[in-house]
Amino acid sequence: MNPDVAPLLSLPSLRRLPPLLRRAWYGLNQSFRQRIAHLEVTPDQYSILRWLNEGDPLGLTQRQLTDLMASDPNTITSTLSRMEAAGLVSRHPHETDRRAHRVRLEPPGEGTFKKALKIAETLQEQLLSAVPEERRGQFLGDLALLADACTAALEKRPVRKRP
Amino acid sequence: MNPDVAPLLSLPSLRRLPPLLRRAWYGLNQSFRQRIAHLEVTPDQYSILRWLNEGDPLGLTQRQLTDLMASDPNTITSTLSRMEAAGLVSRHPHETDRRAHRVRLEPPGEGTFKKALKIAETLQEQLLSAVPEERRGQFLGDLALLADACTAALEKRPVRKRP
DNA sequence: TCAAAACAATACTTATACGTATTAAATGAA
DNA sequence: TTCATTTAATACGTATAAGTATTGTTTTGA
Repeated sequence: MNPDVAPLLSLPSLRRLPPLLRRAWYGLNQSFRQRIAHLEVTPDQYSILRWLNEGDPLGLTQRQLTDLMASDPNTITSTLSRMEAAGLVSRHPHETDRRAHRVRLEPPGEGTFKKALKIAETLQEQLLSAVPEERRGQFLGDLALLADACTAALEKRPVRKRP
Repeated sequence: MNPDVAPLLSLPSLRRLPPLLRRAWYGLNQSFRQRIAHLEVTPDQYSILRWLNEGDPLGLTQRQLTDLMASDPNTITSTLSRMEAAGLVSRHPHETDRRAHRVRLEPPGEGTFKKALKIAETLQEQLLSAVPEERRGQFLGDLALLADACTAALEKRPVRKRP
């Protein structure tokens, strides 16, 4: 830690939820980005690969990916466009819903995913070891409770009236 | 939760650190954004206002803000430019280091901060109540341990010794 | 049955994240 | 002192976050 900011961090802010969550998430994300940079994917793209790998072999719709990623349809659309251009995934018409697309993992995406997965598992283990082993399960459980509360605090998608 | 994704969430991914942290942070950030939108500031801008309010009355340098925010010098520069244009903060030459700028809170920034602070406190209390009260302190402590580990996992920028 | 409402995806816009490179100033070692 | 190395801030480029608006499609409800 930079000694110039250490004195400021001894304030009660050390116990405040938002700075802690921010620091944990940004640190995790950035560490992972540095470790997978040579695979030419970003952390967000890896997350998409992971959900696709675990989900329906027929492929997930962009709406499902949006919800799984706790993200936004716009972001998913543009990220998928880059991933499609890179040959990691492909988009196909949905069998029953002509509004929707099915996104499928392509072989290069699967290869990249498998390499990144090992890196992700190693990093997660390393980071989680900071929490004493006997409290790790409880900690993840409480984090899940918090994540649910954070999701619930979001306003629902706004509704438009058509003229 | 979208019923289309609920089955996918019953996989072990529910216990995985990165999706949990992502969901918690994005949900918190987005909930806060919705609640302070009428104040015309973003969550990141509020964080800067908070650090400035708690820090040296002479003002913090952009480097200090960068470290406190666990962010990046480029991001801080452009965010501060917008905040300066909006009259929330001002930049002044540093007394001893002519490379550095001191960023100071301006009265409009202080006014906005005070209004947003109440909203932030209410939201934080609401979200934290999802964790049983007897475990809340332990949870925040473990989250701090994790945040430290995430910071430590970053490739380090060499740190200058104390002046 | 049919018009209103809801939904999936996307375009456009602004803000943030972060890598690389640059400039000016401060620092440290010879 | 000299000069290579760091450092603070910034410019520039790409990726992601999220709001608004639009188009086409599906579902709902009177």
